[in-house]
Amino acid sequence: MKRTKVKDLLSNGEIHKDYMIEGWVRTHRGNKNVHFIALNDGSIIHNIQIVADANVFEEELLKKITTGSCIQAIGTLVPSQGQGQKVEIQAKQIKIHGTCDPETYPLQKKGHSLEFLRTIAHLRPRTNTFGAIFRIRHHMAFAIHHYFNSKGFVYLHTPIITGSDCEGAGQMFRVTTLDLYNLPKTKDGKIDFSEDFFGKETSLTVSGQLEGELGALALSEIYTFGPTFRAENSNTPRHLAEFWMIEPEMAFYDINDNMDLAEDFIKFLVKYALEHCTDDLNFLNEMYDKELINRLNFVLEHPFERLTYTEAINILLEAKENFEFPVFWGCDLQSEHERYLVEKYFKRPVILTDYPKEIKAFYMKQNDDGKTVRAMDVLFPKIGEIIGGSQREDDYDKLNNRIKELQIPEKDVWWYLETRKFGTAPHSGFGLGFERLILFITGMANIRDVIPFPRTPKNAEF
RNA sequence: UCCUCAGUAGCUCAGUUGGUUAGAGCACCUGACUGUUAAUCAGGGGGUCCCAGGUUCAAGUCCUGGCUGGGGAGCCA
Repeated sequence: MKRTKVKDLLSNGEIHKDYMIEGWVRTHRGNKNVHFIALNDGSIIHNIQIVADANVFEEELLKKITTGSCIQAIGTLVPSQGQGQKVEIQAKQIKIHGTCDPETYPLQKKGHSLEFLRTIAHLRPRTNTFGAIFRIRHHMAFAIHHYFNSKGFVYLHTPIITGSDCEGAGQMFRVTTLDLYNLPKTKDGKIDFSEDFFGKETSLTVSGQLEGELGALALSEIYTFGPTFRAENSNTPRHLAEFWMIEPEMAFYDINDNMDLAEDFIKFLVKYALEHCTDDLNFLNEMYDKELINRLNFVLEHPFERLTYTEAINILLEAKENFEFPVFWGCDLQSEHERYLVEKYFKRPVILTDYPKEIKAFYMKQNDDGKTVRAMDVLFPKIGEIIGGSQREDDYDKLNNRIKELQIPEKDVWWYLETRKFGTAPHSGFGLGFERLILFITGMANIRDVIPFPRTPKNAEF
């Protein structure tokens, strides 16, 4: 007999028909006559209840069915006599795939703290919470590909190992095969990277954007979706050393097209989650954040507020609020400032544009005022900056001058500059932190709880 | 990296001005119960009080250093 997933059984199962199910035992209780086993196979948040007649099954077998054990059951789907569920499986055969010592198994029927579950990341997918989160994460990844594919974007694979450090997005992890205990040295005593695997210094990528632009300037619209790495010593609930990023890059898009895409994209994902992850979202809404679903609907129903950096500074200057960091034109906005705009002033997602060029990256398109660039940051309640992007500088001379001003070595960016020499085009793009999106969608508070195996300073377990 | 709080049973925590044999709830085990829903009831086992020093007649408790975790900030996505 073929296995039926619990999800399919609960949605399409026929009463009085026999099914075979397999999964992990959540709870098992019973008396002299009858035993109840709640089984979960991860296909859906709900369990199926297996009813085992104590006169049919050996006591030795029933004893081995403990929380966490893995079993296969064959039985008849019947209407439940109890209150908690509509249907249940009346067992005819039970086979134990794997026992689970209840004395040492760390997961118990009762709830655990998220902090404790982080220390057992190898087992936490078996909880309702992490089952829900990782199913939602999957659906969001799938929806991202679906969205861009339906718009004719090409999924471009940008390199994980990179030889350039010009994005300046943060400290990078080195990639090397050199013997760290016996490093080859040049005559002047420096490390001789010509002997390294690639013949030069290499690192893990902090962003696929620059390569993404190369793709856009040939394929028109591309997106990347892959892991990125930052060796920053950031100890916060919003940062990971290894995280996933989505970076669309579009030729012939100006900053307004870019904003339209960003807003439409996020709303598509929120809508997709509400439609495809209903059970899991209801669970998270009930257990962790009673405002979650309301907040998701709110984002869906309201346009994002769009304003310039300069307008935002004026609002902040007039705000009757004691900010820890002073506000002035040219300052980089602090979390407290962003939070004031999003959560207190506008009370909705905000897109800020036209930042001072000094606080933004070299590749952003310069405005005619000579002071600002066509940057756009999408700010969300609770999680802050969810998207950062810009129209890119497409003028060879302006880009080249900016690169020289910032003393970026030409050897790192010559190929990037060449696209502005050979058939340059107006183009734009943005980056979305995947885990920050999942934070928003799930209502979780700590980014370590929305990725299966978080990588953070001093922690690479599992 | 900075500020701040915490670390005691498998988990969540209590532990008084430093003082005898360190407690509770849950979990687990045993038993009872004719359909349970985080079942209920009775009983039982379970401790490197984060680590290393120090003060003291005496340290879970006080002091110093370290490690780990939470929250906030910075950097950022």
